[in-house]
Order: sequence, then structure tokens, then C-alpha cells
Amino acid sequence: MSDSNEEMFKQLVETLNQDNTMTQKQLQILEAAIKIISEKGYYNTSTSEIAKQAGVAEGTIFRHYRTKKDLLVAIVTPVVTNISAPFFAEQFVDQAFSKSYQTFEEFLYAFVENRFEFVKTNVPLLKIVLQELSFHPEIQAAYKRAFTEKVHPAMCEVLNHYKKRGDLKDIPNQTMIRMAVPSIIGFLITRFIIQPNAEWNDEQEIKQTIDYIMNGIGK
Amino acid sequence: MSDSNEEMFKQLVETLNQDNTMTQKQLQILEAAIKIISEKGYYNTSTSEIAKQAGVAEGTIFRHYRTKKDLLVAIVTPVVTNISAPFFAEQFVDQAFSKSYQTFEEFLYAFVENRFEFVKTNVPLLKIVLQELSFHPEIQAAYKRAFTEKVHPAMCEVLNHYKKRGDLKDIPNQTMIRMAVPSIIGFLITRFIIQPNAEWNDEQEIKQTIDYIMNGIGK
DNA sequence: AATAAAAGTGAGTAATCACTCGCTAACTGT
DNA sequence: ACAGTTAGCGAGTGATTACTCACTTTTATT
Repeated sequence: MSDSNEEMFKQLVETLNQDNTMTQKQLQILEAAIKIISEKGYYNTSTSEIAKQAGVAEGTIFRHYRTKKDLLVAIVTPVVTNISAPFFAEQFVDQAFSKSYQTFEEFLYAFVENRFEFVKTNVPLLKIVLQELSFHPEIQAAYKRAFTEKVHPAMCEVLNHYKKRGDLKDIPNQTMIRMAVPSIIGFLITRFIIQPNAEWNDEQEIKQTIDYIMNGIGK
Repeated sequence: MSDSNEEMFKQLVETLNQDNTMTQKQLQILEAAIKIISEKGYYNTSTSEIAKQAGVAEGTIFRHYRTKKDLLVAIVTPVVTNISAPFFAEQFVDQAFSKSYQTFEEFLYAFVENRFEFVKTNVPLLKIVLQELSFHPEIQAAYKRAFTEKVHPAMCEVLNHYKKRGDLKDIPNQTMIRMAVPSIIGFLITRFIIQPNAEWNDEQEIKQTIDYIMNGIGK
């Protein structure tokens, strides 16, 4: 278990090291920070503890990050991009429009499966985001912006497309989003955060969730 | 605005002062603690700050609460009872069974309206619970216990009753709960925490939410 | 090989924190 | 009116914190 976990954390860190400009020690710092902060929270994690866990002098942390908060932001900011990645990609709307998916339900299924896998491989990072979002307005702002500028418009385009095809009820997009999004997020949170150790039949749960959503907004 | 807020906080505190055994100063401490902690979080709030805001010496806080965490627990523990109050009451299941509500939809409507009002008048307290839940296992345990022992069984009874009446689909209770609960909580969180300042047509939103749920689990 | 720049170190520091303690003031029961 | 208990005070304390800085080691450049 600890083996696979170590693997996991290294994978997480590599996502943050997109430019490959980071030192070995810097990667160790990020790895340790994600691990400890996701378990105990930002304010319960001291920089000395991170340094120790990373096998690094405390000064080294501050060579790379001016403040402790800078370190948090460096961890948390990239996540917003990855969470909403499908909506940023030009592909997304095109794919939805193309013949890849015959119905909205098919599209939704592919989407939920995709985000399911993302959450599955990023639980520690997402835990940090969830926990710290309330306390750091700058982080909030980043997420709010990504949502209003990218995610929401992309969602609307897709919904409009399938409305024309007659797959969806004649309800305002706003309303559909406000109903469907919590259904998906609610499932993911119970699955990976509230009851991660329960026995889950993932495929079945996803299908049930989509059925539920389709009953609410589908024709 | 600050007037109505002061009113609100005093009301919140009186809920915690059920035995009426508390000193004036103790009430001031709770009022100040709820206010500051709900805004800035537990770890960003110092006891000296609470004392200052409460107009009290710092030592007075520790006369009533052995530790800072004891103060948090004193604030947060009673909330669990109030959140799940309807499920504790013997009334609840009886009411659901009686002729008060002809259909499950009527029952659900009354329930959601009731919880809506509760959340509305307890936003600061609920913010604290939401924010601190991840970091304090004891608090988690209290909520988990209330859910498995009281809330979940009561829900099941009610669902079974309306299933027999033919109001609900033939789906496991477990599944119904996992779908319906996030719909309600999702609405309340967007309404009071994510977008508290948006223009809301509350009655309409509640009806839409219930429609959505009924499409998913109703016949 | 020489030089400069960047990465890494760890003892040191000022500030802040939760909490204590010896004291006084206010209340309570007789 | 008195004694005993509880409430309130606030200067003081030891521990911990994020962060600094003078110094060494490693890496990159020519």
C-alpha cells in the first residue's frame, strides 16, 4: 500500500512540474507538502515538518517559495486547470457536437467516467483544495474565474446542442447545471472522501447517477 | 445590516445556552467565537482575538473552556443535534405516516422547507462545521454516529412507507438517499455559502429541486 | 580551469500562540 | 453579615512558528 502511495505522490508532483525546471529537492518538498497537508490541513502542517519529511533543510523550502502560502498556492493553483481541463480543450465542445456521441446520455457517461478517473488519481490534491478553499480568497477567485469564463460557457454550448437534438427538457441551462452538477460532485465526494473504504461497484454507481440526472433533465 | 447580524448571533448563542446556566460574559465569548471563527476559520482565530472581540480578559475564556478546542467543540457539537432534529423527534416518522401528507412529494416539500429555514438562521454555525469537519475526527465521529443511528433509519422508515403507498420507484433506499441528499445539500450550499448574494427566488428553487428529485426516485 | 550563478544548509530570531496563576470582585446560601 | 464558591482579570511563560542570513556546495558558462 505504501508503495503504491509513493508512486501516486510522485505522479501528482510530476503534474505540477510541467516545465521540468524543478530540482530533485524541490520535487521532494512538493511531494512531502501534498502528503502532509492533505492529511492534516495547511495550518496544522509546519514548514519544519515538511522539510523533515522531504529530507531537506527548512531554508531550502524558502529558497523556492517566498512564503508558506506561496507553497500552498503552487500546489493548489494548477489543480484548477486540471479539474476543468475538458472544458478548456477545444476538443470538448467539438467532440460533443461531433458524431462521437449519439445522445446526451452517452456524452454525459463519457464525461463522468473521465472526471471519475481524474478524481481517483488526484484525491490528495483535491482534498487540499476542498479544505483550504474557504480560507484563501485568492484561490477562490481562481476557481470562480475558471468556472464563469470556461466551464459554464462550455457547458451551455453543449446543453444547447443537445437541446436542439431534442435530448433535453426545455429548462434553462442555469437550472440544469444547478441540478446535475451537485449530483455528480456529490457522488464523487461520497465515493472518494466520505466513504472511500466502503465497497463500491463503481460502474453501477456511475450509471445510477446518470440515470438519476437524465430523469431530471432529459426528455 | 450590522444590527440584524448582531441579533442573529445572539439568537445563535441562545441555542447553545439551553440550560440558561451561562454567564453574560460566557455568552459574549461564544458570540465572538462564532463570528470570528466562521469568518476566518479555527486556526486563524487566536484566543486573544476572541477575548478582545468579546470584551473579556483572555483568562476568562479558559475559566469556562479548558482548551481552545473545547470551545470549538462546545460550539459545534450542539449543531449536530439541531441539524438532525427532525429525525430524532418521534413526531417525524409518525407525521410522515399520518395523513398530514398525502404524498411523498408533499412530505418532502415540508421537510425541505423546514431544513431551508434552519440553514438560513444558522449559516455561521454551519460554516464552522463544514470547514472544521475535516480536521477534527471527534466531530466527524459525532456526525457519522447521528447519521447511522438516527437519520438513516428514520429516512428508511419514511421511504418504506411511501414505497408501499406506491409513490416511489422500486429502488434500494440506499440508492435513493445517495441521490436525493446531495440534491438538497447541494442546493443549500450554493444558496447560502457559494452564492449567498445572488438574487434567489427561493420558493421556485425549492420546487425545482423537489421536481428534480421526484423525477429521479418518484413513480 | 576559472568564474559566476543557483541550490542547499541550519543555527538564529522576533513574533505569536495557547495556556497559567495569583489575585480581586461578585455572587450564593445560611 | 459572613463564609465559601464561582467568575473575571491580565501580566507572565514556555513552546512553536514562519522566515532570515551568512555560509558552503553544486551546477552552468565560457
